[in-house]
Amino acid sequence: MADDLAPEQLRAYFVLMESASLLHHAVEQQLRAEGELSYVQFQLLMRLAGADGPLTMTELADGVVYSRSGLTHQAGLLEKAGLVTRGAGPGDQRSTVVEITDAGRERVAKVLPGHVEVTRGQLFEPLSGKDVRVLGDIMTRVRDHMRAQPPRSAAGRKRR
Amino acid sequence: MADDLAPEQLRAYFVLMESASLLHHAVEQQLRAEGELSYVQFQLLMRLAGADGPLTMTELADGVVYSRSGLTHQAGLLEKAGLVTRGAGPGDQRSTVVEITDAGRERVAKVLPGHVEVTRGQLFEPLSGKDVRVLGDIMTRVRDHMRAQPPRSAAGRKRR
DNA sequence: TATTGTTATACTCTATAACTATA
DNA sequence: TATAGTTATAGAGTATAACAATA
Repeated sequence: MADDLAPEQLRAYFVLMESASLLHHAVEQQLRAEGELSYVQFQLLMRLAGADGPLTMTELADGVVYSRSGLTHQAGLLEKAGLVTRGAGPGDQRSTVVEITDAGRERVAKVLPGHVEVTRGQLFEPLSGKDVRVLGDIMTRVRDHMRAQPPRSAAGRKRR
Repeated sequence: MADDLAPEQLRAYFVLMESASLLHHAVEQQLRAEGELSYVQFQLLMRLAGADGPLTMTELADGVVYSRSGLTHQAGLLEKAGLVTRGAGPGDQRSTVVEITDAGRERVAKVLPGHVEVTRGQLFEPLSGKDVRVLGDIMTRVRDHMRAQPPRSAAGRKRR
């Protein structure tokens, strides 16, 4: 239970953060330039496009956005752009269901080739097939672990 | 040269972005709560703390920030908080050199234990030593590749 | 009472363009 | 002319708290 990280850990942490930042930046630029979308908006559209039917706001938020109001805001922007619709849910009357429109699917289709090109050129080019599998495996474990963790606010960790 | 990614690639890409986002969020919360720092500010302080002496704005910006004005702004905030100083460079008279103060080092020291705790709890707990080495190796290659890439603006990639 | 979602609001971050000063 | 950095400013993203409506 040393109080600091091993050098390999520190190195892995920083390089992960840095490369993720670079990738995020590259991807944001492409989405903005070719489709006037942020990555968050792209994620929301991808989720809706992949879902069988409409999703509730809560289902949609999961893992993409960290506050309710943030999602309300983004969904409002997507709705104003005609890419999604919002309506009353069939079951629980409190819920709002969000559905992707044809224009939304078209926007995804418009943006996707360039997106694939960027991710391939930036992320995958220096990686072998094995690297990709290993990376996917490792990050899947990390993600599942993080999501299983208690919300982990700063409380309870304070020492002074 | 298929126009889409292999399923493993798509999966690796999305899970990388998602886990990086979760990690970034957790880390921002810790830094903000315990040290009133953003991750960018933390990175800048860490660089300055690790450097032998002062760094120029340009050296400091590298890989952390994507616009000159962004760095000017962040450096201004750090200076106002007393964590760094800015002065005229010794050689090139156009340059500004930035140096960390004692208060800046104290702030880093104050924040670091909690930071280590968060990264260990969120990122490293589900990973073996080998995983960490492999992850560091893969992401290092990705980072080096991205940094070697031409700035890669949206121009030249447009199809329609 | 707890949960779903929205609203109002304020704050931070980032980026673009115009500008100064030095090389 | 090109480079280092700042300023002004505008836009986007995000979060908190108060709120309404339903469970």
